[in-house]
Amino acid sequence: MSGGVEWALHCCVVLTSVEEPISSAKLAELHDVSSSYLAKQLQALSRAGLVRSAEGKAGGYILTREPASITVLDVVEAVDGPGRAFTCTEIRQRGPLATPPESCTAPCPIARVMIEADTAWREALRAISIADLVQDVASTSGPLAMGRVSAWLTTKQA
Amino acid sequence: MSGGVEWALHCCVVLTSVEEPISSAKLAELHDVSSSYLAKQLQALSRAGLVRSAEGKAGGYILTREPASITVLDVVEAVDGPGRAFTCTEIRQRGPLATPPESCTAPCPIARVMIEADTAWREALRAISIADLVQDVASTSGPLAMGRVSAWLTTKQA
DNA sequence: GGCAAGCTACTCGGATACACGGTGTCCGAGTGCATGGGG
DNA sequence: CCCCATGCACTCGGACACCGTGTATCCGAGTAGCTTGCC
Repeated sequence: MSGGVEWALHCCVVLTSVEEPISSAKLAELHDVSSSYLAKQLQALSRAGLVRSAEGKAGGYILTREPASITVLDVVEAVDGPGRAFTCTEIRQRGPLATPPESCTAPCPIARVMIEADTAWREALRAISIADLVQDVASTSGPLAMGRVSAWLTTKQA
Repeated sequence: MSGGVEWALHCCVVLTSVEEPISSAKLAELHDVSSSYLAKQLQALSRAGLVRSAEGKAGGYILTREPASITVLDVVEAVDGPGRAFTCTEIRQRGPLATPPESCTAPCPIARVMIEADTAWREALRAISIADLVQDVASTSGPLAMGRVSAWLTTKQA
């Protein structure tokens, strides 16, 4: 899976601590990653409607929804695309013993297992929201960690 | 994920119907796929110990274990490698507000969610065995489907 | 007829090109804010 | 003092190269089985 997903998730978490737009440059400096490439991930989030972009001098990105209503799956699908990891090529319909198409109304057992596993994976990601991540961060890194991030984002004038 | 996984799984299913070695060329013709590339996947299965290769004139591949003791996850890991889909790059330890390494004993919440989802995915694949797939095929394509495959593999002298 | 040596043909296995998607970067179009002048 | 036109600096957005992994292929090493000659 794409590595930019991790960046996008971290950005969503820190964006919960502020209410004003934050530019991609600031987010990149905070995470020490490529500003240009991070911009691409943020664009993907913008296209998916998870964040709203504000242009102009004091522009940047803001979360459009409540953190509790944004799931990790939303971010993953926005960045990596909604496509499934496994795609059935219908091997059973090929070769000398091909199964006739009229008998292939249901997906083949192999595809069924893969779809089932993919669904389990997605459900695990859907069960966690950005708000849950923020709470975990507070529990792990101390309650004031998010406050420090917020202060840095709002004061630092890069 | 690699597309060769689908081929490998189909091969494992059809290999349950015979007890003599089947060459990669026959398996490729049966599925109408590239013989050379399929050979690579079978080599991966051989390295993982799921199948045993027999060289010589009447050589080929045989399953080493009972179909019920081979899980779909075994095949997936053999072909795609045991690596996880998501790799945490420890972003929290970078940038101006980096978390000190001594505070990073536990994985960060984001990585935790990803690992959890990955585990759920793996458990779903581990729950299904090749024998289960064979039974599903019998239920779907009729009880004699596997017999026809077995007959084709043993009679056809390509 | 039985047996052994040699040969053949077929197999696996790894080493070798090609292609596509992810990775990383850059520059142009657009917009809100700050400034300076006028009323 | 208030308002408006102007300029500017900063922003996003998409278009452009680079690299690694997956995809596809080929040829060489090795072996089991068949053939043939001999005892």
